Amino acid sequence: MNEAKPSIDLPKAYDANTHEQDVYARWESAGCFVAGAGKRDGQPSYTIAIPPPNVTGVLHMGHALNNTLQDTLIRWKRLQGYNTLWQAGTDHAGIATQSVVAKALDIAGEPSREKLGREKFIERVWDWKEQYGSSIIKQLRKLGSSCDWSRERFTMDEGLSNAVKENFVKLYEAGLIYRGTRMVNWSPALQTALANDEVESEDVDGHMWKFRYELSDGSGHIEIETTRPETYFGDTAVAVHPEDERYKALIGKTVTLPIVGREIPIVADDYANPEKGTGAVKITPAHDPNDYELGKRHDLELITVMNFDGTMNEHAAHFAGQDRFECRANLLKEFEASGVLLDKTKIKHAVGHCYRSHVPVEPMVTEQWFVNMKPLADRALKETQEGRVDFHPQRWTKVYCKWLEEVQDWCISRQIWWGHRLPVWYDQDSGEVIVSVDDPTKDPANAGRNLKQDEDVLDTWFSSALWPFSTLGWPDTSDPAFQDYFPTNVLVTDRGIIYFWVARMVMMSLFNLEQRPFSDVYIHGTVLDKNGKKMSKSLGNGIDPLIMIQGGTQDYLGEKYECDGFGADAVRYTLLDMCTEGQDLKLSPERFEGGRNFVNKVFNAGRFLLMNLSDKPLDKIPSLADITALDLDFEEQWLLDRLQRSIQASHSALERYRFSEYANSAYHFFRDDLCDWYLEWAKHQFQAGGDKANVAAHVLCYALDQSLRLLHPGMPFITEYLWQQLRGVAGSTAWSDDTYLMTQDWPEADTSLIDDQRCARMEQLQTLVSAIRNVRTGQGLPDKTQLNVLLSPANAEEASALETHSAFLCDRANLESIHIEAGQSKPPASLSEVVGDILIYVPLKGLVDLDAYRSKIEKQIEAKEKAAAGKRGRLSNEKYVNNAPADKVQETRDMLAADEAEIEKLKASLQELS
RNA sequence: GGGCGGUUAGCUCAGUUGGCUAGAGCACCUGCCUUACAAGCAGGGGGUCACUGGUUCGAGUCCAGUACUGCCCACCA
Repeated sequence: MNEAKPSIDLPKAYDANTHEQDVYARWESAGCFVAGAGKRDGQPSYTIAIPPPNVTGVLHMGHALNNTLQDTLIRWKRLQGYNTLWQAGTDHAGIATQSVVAKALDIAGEPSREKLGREKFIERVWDWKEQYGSSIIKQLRKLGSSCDWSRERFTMDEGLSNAVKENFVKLYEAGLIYRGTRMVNWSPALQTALANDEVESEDVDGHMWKFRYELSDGSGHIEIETTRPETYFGDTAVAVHPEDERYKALIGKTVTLPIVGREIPIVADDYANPEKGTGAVKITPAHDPNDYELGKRHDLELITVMNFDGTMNEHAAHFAGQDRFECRANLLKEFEASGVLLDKTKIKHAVGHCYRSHVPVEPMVTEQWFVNMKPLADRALKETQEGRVDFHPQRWTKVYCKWLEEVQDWCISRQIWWGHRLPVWYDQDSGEVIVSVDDPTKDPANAGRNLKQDEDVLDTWFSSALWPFSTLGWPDTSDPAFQDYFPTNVLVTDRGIIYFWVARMVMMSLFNLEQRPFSDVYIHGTVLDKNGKKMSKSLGNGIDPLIMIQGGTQDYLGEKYECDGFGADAVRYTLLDMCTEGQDLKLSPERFEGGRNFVNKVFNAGRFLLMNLSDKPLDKIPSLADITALDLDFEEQWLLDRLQRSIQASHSALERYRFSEYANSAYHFFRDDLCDWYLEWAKHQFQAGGDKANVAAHVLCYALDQSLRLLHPGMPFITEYLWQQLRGVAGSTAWSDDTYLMTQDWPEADTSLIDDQRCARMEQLQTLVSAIRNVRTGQGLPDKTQLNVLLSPANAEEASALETHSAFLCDRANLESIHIEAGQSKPPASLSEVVGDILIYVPLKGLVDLDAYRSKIEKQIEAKEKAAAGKRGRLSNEKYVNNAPADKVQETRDMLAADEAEIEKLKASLQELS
């Protein structure tokens, strides 16, 4: 019979890299990733839209975590027969990509972006995207991501670009998009406007300079302080508080600015804070948001003193053409010489920096397009308040809602080239503004009109905001994908983009579709290095997940770390194991060894079974019904019981997004219950042969099959690989019939198999085994030494109950013989142990180490006494006895009695020693 | 300046509605190359739960405060 079985010749150590690529390719060619793969009738859909990585991206640990979680969820649901879709794709990432390509051109010595011109440059970006843009997608595959790649989208695809236009026009027609001249954050490095949240506040060392402005009438001077001297060229007033006695008399007078000699008024405004600085403040309406507002109130002139690249313009006298910081330095020299500069003090202050180029932003007054966010935010708020968009962990709800409540208008126009062009045309003659999805210049009705499209492109987040529905065919809501998979179920992301992205998706979805884009938002922790610092390229503390997966050498915190490659399963499992609710993940490369070891353990358990099944014919992988129909021993019933509990715990953990709990529950069942106890016992059964061996083989096969299913969402490759091998020895052929574990059924717990008494009994047996093993080790005896043991339980009933487990005890504790009888007395030359109310006697010829034994018992007594004392104290406290629930009090009494009985037994055995 | 986390074993973290001797993994110690696995097995040591006070019969858990630490937000005189 075993000739028909494939020979099992697996290596002792699992090498992930020899299998993962192959398994992935098989899944893909069998269509396992395609939307709806493995779906079963009656099951609803389950959709996750991937947070689209930037096309310029490479996989880092943050992605590895983020995608592991999504893949775990989607595989879990797929196993349950849901109609799943994990929507994949990438983001065009306007600014980032434009910068990367511009830099690449520069390095290659090719013509610059400016020289190429818009059209040619954009062609180059597309070329670049085609060539390099898919690298992160390839890397996500290595991780095992089961996205439907046939549906992969890109935010600049035709369909998604249409969605962007549609959205823009709808918002415009609803009066929620407007064009206006406003003060915006300007990045001189990128030469574009930025949204408020694209500005990062950074604490920098700076100075506070005190200037002396002379009154124009020569009657004195006024002192002001500033951190930005170079903006003085744009000063159009000095403001003081109307009630400030020091300056009341000066209101209405003018001062003359040094060098340029321009006269500016001293105005009274509540904005001036008498407590701050000198109480008098220079007003530069064109370069400061507060000053801008004040300028409007006082009808002040707007003098922009800088060019878009951050150099000074013609208003800056002989400093024109200098960079703003160069100008600052030079200007201060002159002011110092001329006595305008009175004082300078060092300060630390927050300065807004561009989140991409990291240069200080410059407030500039320009004409831009904005979204009026208030109405959209109000609607989004309602959705969360009414419980239709839930955050996990819940505390993020507050953070999210607060932002929505305080939302400011969103500047959406960017002065770059790579992105969605605004669907806005201007009639050069009449000045008419045309906002339209269709290009009006293509419309014959407009023939002869001089129409010009707006030069600007939209903020990248404008298209990302549509991701959960633009990828499903919107605005065509009759698209089958949209019908099946919208709204999506969960968004898995990092806290860093709650405002940028999560909030905007909710707003746009509600605006366009009157529906939430997802019901749950899971915010996972951030990946940190082992010192608790966020991993980043500049710090050199990043761990490269690809090196952890495939092997290689990397620098980590100044050290070389060499890795053979642990495989994707190990990396995934490690991340899941560490992903506790809302907690950041402190990672070091060594950490992944644990995951690798567990994967190897799974592999070897499989290997053991395969080796043993090859001569025990199974016509199929048994079902639970097949197993329960067998004549099961206590150990087998216990294993099934434990399995049901693990299934319950794993399922419940995933339902609550407790990934670490899931990983742990599956781990402990597999390692402790299955491998350490049952599998070891099964060896004994195999040796016995006959029915015992047959039952054990069936049970092991069933338990392994169920375990592999349970582990599959977390470690897909090894589980699929082993499961196929298992089929190979159980009536089928590995990798045949396009049958894959990944589209089988998720285990369902049968609670009728759960019995607390049975588990308590097994626990007792395990404790007895440990205690006996402990006697052996305590005496320095080799593990091989077989012992003869007497067990003396409390009564005859217990004795006969234990008697039924004597074979198990003998095997697991390595005993030559066991005699179980109540009321036995200690034989001479023996050691004793106490487990609950059972006395264990181990006769030994020539005690090896009496002192060790004595001190061990003393220690046990001490610990028990301590525990008993606590209970006695509690019970002697009237308030406890009277106030605590009766059953608790009784429980304490029972436990105390047990403690005291055990102490007595321990003391007796101690006495017997002397 | 506001808001939100964190502080439990050497390290990384669990710890349900307050109630058995506070757990796991790694590291450490001891013994084993036992025919699935030394990436393993068996046994073991290790904790004033940051601090102070309060509530309670009882606090790692609830309340108040303190310290340290991290993150987010805030109009840069």
